[in-house]
Amino acid sequence: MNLNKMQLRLLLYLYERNGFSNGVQVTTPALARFLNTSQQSASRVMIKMEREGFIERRMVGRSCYVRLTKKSINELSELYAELKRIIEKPVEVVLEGRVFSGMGEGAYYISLPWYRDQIRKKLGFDPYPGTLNVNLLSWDSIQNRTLVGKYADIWIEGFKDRNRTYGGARAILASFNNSDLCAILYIERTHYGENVIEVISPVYLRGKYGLSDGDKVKITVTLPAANFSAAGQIPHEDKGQILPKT
Amino acid sequence: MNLNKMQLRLLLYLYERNGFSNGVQVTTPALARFLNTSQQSASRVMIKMEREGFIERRMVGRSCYVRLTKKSINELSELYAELKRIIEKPVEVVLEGRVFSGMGEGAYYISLPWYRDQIRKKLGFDPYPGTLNVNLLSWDSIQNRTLVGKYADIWIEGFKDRNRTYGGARAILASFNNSDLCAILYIERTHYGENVIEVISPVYLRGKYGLSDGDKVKITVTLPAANFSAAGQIPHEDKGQILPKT
DNA sequence: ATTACTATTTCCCGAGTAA
DNA sequence: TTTACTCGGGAAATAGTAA
Repeated sequence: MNLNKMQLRLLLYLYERNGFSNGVQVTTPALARFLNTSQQSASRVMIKMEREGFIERRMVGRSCYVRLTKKSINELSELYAELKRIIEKPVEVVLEGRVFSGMGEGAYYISLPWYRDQIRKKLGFDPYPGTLNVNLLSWDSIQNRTLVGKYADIWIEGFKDRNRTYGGARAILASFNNSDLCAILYIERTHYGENVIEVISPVYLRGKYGLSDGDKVKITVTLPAANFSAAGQIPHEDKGQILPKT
Repeated sequence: MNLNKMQLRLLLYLYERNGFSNGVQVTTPALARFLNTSQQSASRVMIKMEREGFIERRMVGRSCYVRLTKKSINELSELYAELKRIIEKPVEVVLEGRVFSGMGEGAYYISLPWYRDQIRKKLGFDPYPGTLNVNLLSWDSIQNRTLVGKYADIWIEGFKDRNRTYGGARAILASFNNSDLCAILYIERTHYGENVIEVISPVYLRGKYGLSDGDKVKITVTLPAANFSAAGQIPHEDKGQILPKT
């Protein structure tokens, strides 16, 4: 793309008015208003674009009709295709941190049939009975934990028995060290802070990777790009906390 | 959009490398190569974009890591949405010309059950037995006849009886004088030139509009935009003639 | 290697104005 | 009314160079 801002906006102005199939009546003052510039600049831009073969002008009486050429159509299509490719590409989000030991409650909860069955049904794998706790290392990863939290939309329901309440969680599928399937759990009423994620997987990750406390691990989540772009426009900035069930 | 070409390309460079979720390691010489500019300009662009809140830079050792801010994401989403709206908008193509009388063969052909039944089935209306011949007025309209011909993909098959062969045609739905449903026929082996279209309609257009030879009429075709953009890239330019059946 | 300052040049914008 | 020229000021790009 070798067009500057005004040249591009001129082509869009004409394109929007079907300027490739019908001449568009354009005056330099009107174009100048649209481009937020002076009449002189509008005139200059059209002269240049005509010389370079992007538009054709025809004077009919005192009116000027402008058409887009194939060159313009190709230019616009190309720019659009490039933007589309970049913006609609799925987004890889990386969470890096160090393994640490919890109190072992993870294993207890995951092995409860209520949770285990939901995980098998909703996440598609039979979880190893235990969670891997990861202390996020960098500011980037902590930010990304919040971002990913907005897309964790697989609900694991809580339940009650005569003694107590068992909380719910949201989950999202991810990749562990770029090779193993896993899921990140956003647990309701967790006692960990915003710098911690809890990971479950069909395999015993500590065993498979020989992990000890303090070892570095990497969890990668792939988000669909279209939704991600929209996420930039979420008006109310929740800080990644577990959303209340409604 | 208030970014110039370089600023936009910087954002795309970072976006493509997941620069919103992870810092991207950037050096000014590498960026300069990507932007087709000097190292100094690359440096200046980053300084400016950082000051204006589009990017955040962090020095780690001698490496520089760059992240996109929300402001950038919004900017890119906005530009993309605008382009999408303009480029994916359906395209109105106008054909203007003057009515003239043919030899009356149109009425004969359209009233043949073979053709009439196909038109009812494939175009969705029962045609008035006759075609309206339109002599296209302007160079624009003649060009547009060719363009529309590429999208006329409703096949009306020909047939043979013991005496002769009856040719086929391609058709496309259109709007007559911005109000009546009609179709343009691209007739195989027509004896008219490239400046003529033949129009059929469920109503008697000459009667309804009180048309005499020489009166001006307007036929509008709506093309899907996405295909249209691609049409600019058809490598071999056929001149709008009827394609042979394969 | 880098980044980024200063100086010079080049380019672009808009006022004035002619046709 | 138009379009589009010249010209002066200012922004932006590159070259040279320091750190």
